[in-house]
Amino acid sequence: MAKKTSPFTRVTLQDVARASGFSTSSVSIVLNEAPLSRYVAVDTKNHIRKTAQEMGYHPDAFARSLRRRRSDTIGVLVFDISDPFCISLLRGIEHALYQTAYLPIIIDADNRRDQFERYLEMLIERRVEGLVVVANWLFADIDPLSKIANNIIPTVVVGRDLTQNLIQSVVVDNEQGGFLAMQHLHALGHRRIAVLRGPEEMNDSMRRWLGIQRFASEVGLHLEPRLTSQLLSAMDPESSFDGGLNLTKGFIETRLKFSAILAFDDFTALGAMRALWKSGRRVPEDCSVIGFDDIPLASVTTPGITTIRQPMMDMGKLATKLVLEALASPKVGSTITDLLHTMPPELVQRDSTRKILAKTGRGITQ
Amino acid sequence: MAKKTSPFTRVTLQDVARASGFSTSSVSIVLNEAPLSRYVAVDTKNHIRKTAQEMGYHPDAFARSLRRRRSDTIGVLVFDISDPFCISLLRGIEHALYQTAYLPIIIDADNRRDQFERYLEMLIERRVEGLVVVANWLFADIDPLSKIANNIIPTVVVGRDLTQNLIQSVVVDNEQGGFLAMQHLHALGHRRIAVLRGPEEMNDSMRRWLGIQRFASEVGLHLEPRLTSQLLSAMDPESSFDGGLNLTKGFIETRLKFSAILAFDDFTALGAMRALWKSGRRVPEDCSVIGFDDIPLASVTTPGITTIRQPMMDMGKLATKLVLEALASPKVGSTITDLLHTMPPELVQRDSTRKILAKTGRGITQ
DNA sequence: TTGTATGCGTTATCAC
DNA sequence: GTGATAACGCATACAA
Repeated sequence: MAKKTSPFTRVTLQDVARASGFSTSSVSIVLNEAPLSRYVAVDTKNHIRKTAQEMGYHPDAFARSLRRRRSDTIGVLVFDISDPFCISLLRGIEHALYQTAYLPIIIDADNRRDQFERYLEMLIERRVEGLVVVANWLFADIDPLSKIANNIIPTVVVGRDLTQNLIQSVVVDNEQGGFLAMQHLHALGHRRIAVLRGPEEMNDSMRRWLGIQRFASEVGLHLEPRLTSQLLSAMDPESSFDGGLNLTKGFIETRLKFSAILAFDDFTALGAMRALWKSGRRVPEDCSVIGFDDIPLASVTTPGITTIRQPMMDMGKLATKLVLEALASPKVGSTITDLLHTMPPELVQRDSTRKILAKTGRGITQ
Repeated sequence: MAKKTSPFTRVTLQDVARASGFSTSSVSIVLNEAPLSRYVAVDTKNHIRKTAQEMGYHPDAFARSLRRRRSDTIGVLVFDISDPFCISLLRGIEHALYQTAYLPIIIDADNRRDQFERYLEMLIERRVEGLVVVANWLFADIDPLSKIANNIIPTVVVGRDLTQNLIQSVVVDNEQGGFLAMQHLHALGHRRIAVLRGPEEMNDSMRRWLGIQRFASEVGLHLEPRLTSQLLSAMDPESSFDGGLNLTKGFIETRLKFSAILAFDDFTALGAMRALWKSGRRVPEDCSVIGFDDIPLASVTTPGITTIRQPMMDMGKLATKLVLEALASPKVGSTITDLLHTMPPELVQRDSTRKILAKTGRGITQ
């Protein structure tokens, strides 16, 4: 019964013009409420609007963008959307965009480099006016980004420091985060603290470790090397669960005493908690665990995970704001300074950490 | 130093033509590897490709789509991307699309109805050729979808049964899922089982409950009404954590015995576990808990959550396949039968359920 | 083998 | 107040 089903066999401006008995220009002017529509007779306007409505007219975004020379679109390229970390970021981006005329186009690279490049290209061809890249996890070498995107499209990376590639970056203050985590455990009386560091290749990892060391040296705390392990580099965020699990098992096997574990991120913390549980230890009674990120699930596990929160919403918002600003003021040779934007982390206390019971930081051993 | 920064001030086919000394058509033919390019001299081809490369030519998707009358795009409208349930679905969709010429455009309605409608319109204007709607959570009334999308664009909904609106739907067999969950608990020896039902408005909720009842009556198991509660309808998935928490608290306050809880979904299960923990009960030693969905975090909590898995990847793939099929064979009056596509759920055993210790299904009370 | 001309659906500039 | 008409960048039928 219905006609052709193709999305393209559809009513155009011309059709509306013919049907309404006016010219395409008049129809266009009216439907867009262009300045000139002020001079169009009210009856005409109503008539045109009505026929357009009745015919189910939808402007063709392609034709429009081609003509207007703008897409009203911001590309959001996510490296791995399965990382819970991303979601709040996305929400922040969306919120920042909601009030504007721009629409986000979200693309997930599915943790694959080739996809990432392909989609990046695709976004450029779609003439996105700005680009927010959510680069949560590893991808060491982002040539495509620095080569293609920058100097063509205002681009901001969030979740990773790419200022070396001269790309504006929004990141949490990782060093401060490490510092806070350590400070929290220390304040609870913990002295024998095991540390699960992030993979070597990650910049985040190093900076958090610096913060940890800084606090330790400030209070004269000894960090036992045998209770400090480093996650292997891996290709996806969830693998740090296994990492946390296995490395914690290793800690336990040393039979060294420790009363707390400082984990690289929340997944690592989850892995650590699993390992402790398997060995018959309870969290937080026998061992405290602190994570990093504050991914959504950190609040719904039992016990809830104490963690260092990255203000992901705000990071997403800021990144978007920066893109919008660049769009508004197309100054060309933007200063290379103030390329890095750092946001403060925040301690979120839940139930996975608690005051140590015994006196001098005595912890568990087996 | 750089020229203008607008994404639109960029090298066009004409530019390449001029620079290479050939006509736009030759350049177009060569760059698209059109059939006619067979007859183009190799030297010409190389020359054109080289100059295009050097000039950093990227075809304009708008102009191209306008001309070709197709967008090569599938719209993916997600009602609430913060629901972990969505992510695997998205991955399934992406995978099904990867081998094709279509690109997914993901849009998140942020759990808001107005956004949903706005974005739906936007996708239509962008001339998406097909539409996959990820309708995980409540939104009772999807007029916009049934009115606009269907009969214009091949549309498939996944995660919710909208066949009443004559929209193809892909859902898990909820009744079978409820049945399996009950069967599992029963097989472990549980007889006093508390049930946390989903919100009344959700179709899923009712069907799972039917499955639960079916199993119960098959084995002659009594379901104590005071140990059966229903989540309030709510606007987002994570609220079921609080629901599970509070309703379980209620169960405990009845002082009735129960040895297991069957939760509506994994978040509800998480809430139940928290409530049990707060009252000093351990999972699974004192009470077993089974969830539904198998969201990613179900495997990383401690204990891991036994749950009924929805094959989300496959559901996403199937939904996409259906859209692609509709696209390939534009038969108009598709049969109203076979609108509903049901996928089998699967029991995933982890550590939150275990064999009951005491003899006759004796459970805990306090 | 390569070039010319036309139109996709819009918007914007001008003329009536 | 309204209507012709020319682009936007590309792909293609047709001419050379």
